[in-house]
Formats: sequence, C-alpha cells, structure tokens
Amino acid sequence: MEMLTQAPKGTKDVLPDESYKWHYVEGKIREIARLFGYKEVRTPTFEHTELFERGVGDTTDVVQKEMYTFTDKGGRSITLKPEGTAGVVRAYIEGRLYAQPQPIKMYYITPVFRYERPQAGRLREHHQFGVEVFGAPEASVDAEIISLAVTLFDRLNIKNLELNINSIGCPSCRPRYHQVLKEYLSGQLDQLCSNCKQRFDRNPLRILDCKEERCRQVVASVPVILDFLCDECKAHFDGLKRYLDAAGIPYKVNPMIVRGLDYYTKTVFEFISRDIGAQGTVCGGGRYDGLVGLCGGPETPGAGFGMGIERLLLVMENQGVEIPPPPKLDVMFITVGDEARFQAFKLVRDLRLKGISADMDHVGRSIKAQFKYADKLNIPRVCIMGEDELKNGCVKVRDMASGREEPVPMNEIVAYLERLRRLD
RNA sequence: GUGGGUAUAGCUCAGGUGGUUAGAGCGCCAGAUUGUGGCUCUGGAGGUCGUGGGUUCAAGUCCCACUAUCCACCCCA
Repeated sequence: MEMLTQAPKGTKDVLPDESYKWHYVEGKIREIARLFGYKEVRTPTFEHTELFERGVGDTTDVVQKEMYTFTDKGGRSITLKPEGTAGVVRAYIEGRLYAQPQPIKMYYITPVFRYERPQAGRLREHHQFGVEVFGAPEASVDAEIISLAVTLFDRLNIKNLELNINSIGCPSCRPRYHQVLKEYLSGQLDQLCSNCKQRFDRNPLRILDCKEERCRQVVASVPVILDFLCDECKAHFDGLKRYLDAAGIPYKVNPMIVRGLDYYTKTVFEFISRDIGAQGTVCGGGRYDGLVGLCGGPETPGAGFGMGIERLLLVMENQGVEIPPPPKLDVMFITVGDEARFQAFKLVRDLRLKGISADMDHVGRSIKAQFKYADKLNIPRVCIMGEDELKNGCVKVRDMASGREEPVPMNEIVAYLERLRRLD
C-alpha cells in the first residue's frame, strides 16, 4: 500500500467517531487523580537516550531492543519515551521538586513508544496514564496508588481484573536471594531455555516469570523471594497487605511477578485482564526507592504505576461497557437560496455565541438532502429558511422527532432556542 | 527478531477444478412533477482484484518474492 496513505506500523488514528471515548476515559482519570491529590505533570515526548539507559536499566529488553532512538541534527542521541517514569524523575530533579513540601504526587497522560511487533493490545505508539509519588517511603503510599487504580477501574465499570502483588526486596536483601536462586538453579541449568541461561548471570529473577514450560517446571519449587526479604522489606510488604485489606481490595500474592524494568525495589504489582488477548497487563507498577538517586538527584523514595489507555479501552469494549455518547448538535439550519443562506449564517453565528451549537448547509444541497443530513446526524431540531420565511421575517422551527413546526420571528429565534434548551 | 493466518468497492464479504465488459448487501450521492427527514422504489459514482515477477492462448483464481495487516512467541501498557 501507499506509504502516503497508511499510518506507520503499530500506530492508530483516533477518528472523530471514536474520540469521545478517549475524552470520557481521560475525564475520569483527571477526576480521580484530583480526588487523590495528584497534580498533572507534562514532560517532553523525547529525552536524552542516557536517561533511559540509566533509569530503566541497560540490561532490560526495553532498552536493549525496543527504543526509538535517533541522532538529532546537533549530534545528540535522542529517544522517544519508552515508559513514563524516567522523564518524571528527571523533571523532579531538574525542577528541584525535592525542595518543596514532600511528598510530591503527580500524574500524566502521555504517548509511549516501543519498537515491537504489534499484536492484540500492543502498539508501537500507545498511551499511558501514570502516577508517581516522591518522598514517601511508607507502604501506605504503595497501597494508595493501587487504591487509585482500583477506584478508576470501578468508575469506568471495568470488571474481572486480577491484582497480583509481590516484593522483590532491596539492594541489601536481593543479592542474598540471587545467590540462593543461582545455587538452586545451577544444578538444573541445562534444563532451562537458552534465554534463561543468559538470564542466569544477568538477572536471575527474570527466570521466574519465563513462560517456557520446562522453565516453569524447574522454577515450580524454587525458593521464594518472600522468604528471604530483610526485616525492613518484610515489614513493608506486610504493611502493604494490611493497608489493602483495610481498603477491602482483593489481591493475590504472586512471588513469580518480577517486572521488566530494573528500577523496582520492594513492591511490584500488576492488574491483569483475561478479556483482551495474550497481552493482559492493563496496569503495572511498584516502588523505586533508588531511582532518583541513580539519576543524580538526592536519595528519594518513589512509587508509581503505568496504565495502558488502549488496553483500558479494549477491556471496556470487550466487556460491553457503555460509554455515554457525545452531545449532538442543538440545531441545524436548512436554507433555500443564497439570501436565506446569508441570513442563516448570521443567525448561526449569534446562536453559537450564546452557547447553542448550530450548523448549516455549506454545499448547496437540495432541501430534501439537507433534511436527510440532519436526520442522519440525529439533530433534534432544524430551522427552515426559504423565500416564504424571508418574506415574513421568520424561520420555521421543526422538531425532528414529532414533526411539529412552529414559525418564530427571526429576531426572537435566539431567545426561543435558548428557552427550548433550558426545557430539554 | 521468530512462527502462523489473511489481503477483491468506503465497510462486511461472494467469485467450484484458470475462460469474454469482476458481483451482492450495507454505506455514499442523486431522483420519484419543481419547500420537508425516517419506510419504499429507481438511478449513479466508486475496484491498476495488496505490489512485482513467473507459468499459460488466457490469471481475481496456479507458483515465487516482497509489502501490509491480524494473531501468537520474546517482552510489555
């Protein structure tokens, strides 16, 4: 097909008949973010490549093979955001937000880019709603962001999401577990898939959520990280569970979820749907206490999540969730002849200035065609202006549902329609 | 990066074993005695049959390559 007339692979247009769904979801997001005390942050669509290499971690798949990276005309290496957190961390440091009253609670809605093969629920450009909290180490924050996500799902009438939580420890206890894990696996190295053999040295944790059947068997009876957490991490995880219990949020402790980004410490979690195909993660996040420091800011605890808006919409569609349709045009002017169109143009303008949405024919169609058009657009009322009406200085207002028509003097039409709209 | 499915009108799809001007439904535009929508009827526009090769007297149909798209793997939202 033509390059010219086809969106790049893995990208999607949101056409006018769909955009109201996005407005609806984004509206709920902003409403709930406000309810929880989060303010919006907007960061650039691209950042210096180094930020992601450092922040996300250069052993991750995201950095190793999925980034949209290019050299700009000044010779800088630039990368389109492959996730939302790193840019916000950078902005927190650059904007000296650590000098403001802590914690800082922010949210964003942003495009995210990853070079992957598209499939159901996966695009090269998608959009994420994310939240980040800086300067608060307590487990109550981890519980709060999970609660925020749950509240949003409820408000959107999304059902059957499964919340999985886990703790992957901190720099003081995770190395111990790595050792235990490697000792356990070293005897069965030859049974692992080739991918996992490489992970063994680089990031043994990731072997835990390999989908290969033989790896799963090896890993089935592996020691669990939760048994090796240091006292602080253990207390933190217990705290998280207590807060979730208190909020009445059901969850499953799943020691096999580890997440693909290097910056996580302690809490990690995922919301998973079975209704949208193989890529079921709708929301993923956790705690990242070392990230701000790693990126050159003061040591600052942090926690957050990213939520895929396309996947959100997919779940809603597959679950048959009704989204309120956008408001229709209030009134359409149907004109016969040039003079009528001229007069209608002025009236339409007056109506719009008064907050009544109005439109008129711009293509010189027959009166019948104009009616059909208004009917197809489901417009509740039309105003008819032809020679007779011009002669009498009035317009005929027709209610499309009932078919009733009423003549109204031209200079009263604005007030008349305002009155009608108050009644609707 | 790997594997599988699909590719005919704006949309959903027909087009046995290759055979003259490629069809339907829906949608779009127009009309049914000249100023009125929905129902009905009539007409019209719109297709280099994804692209490029090959086989053949003849290819939408068979073969090859490429591209796009969908689904799955890896991984992730």
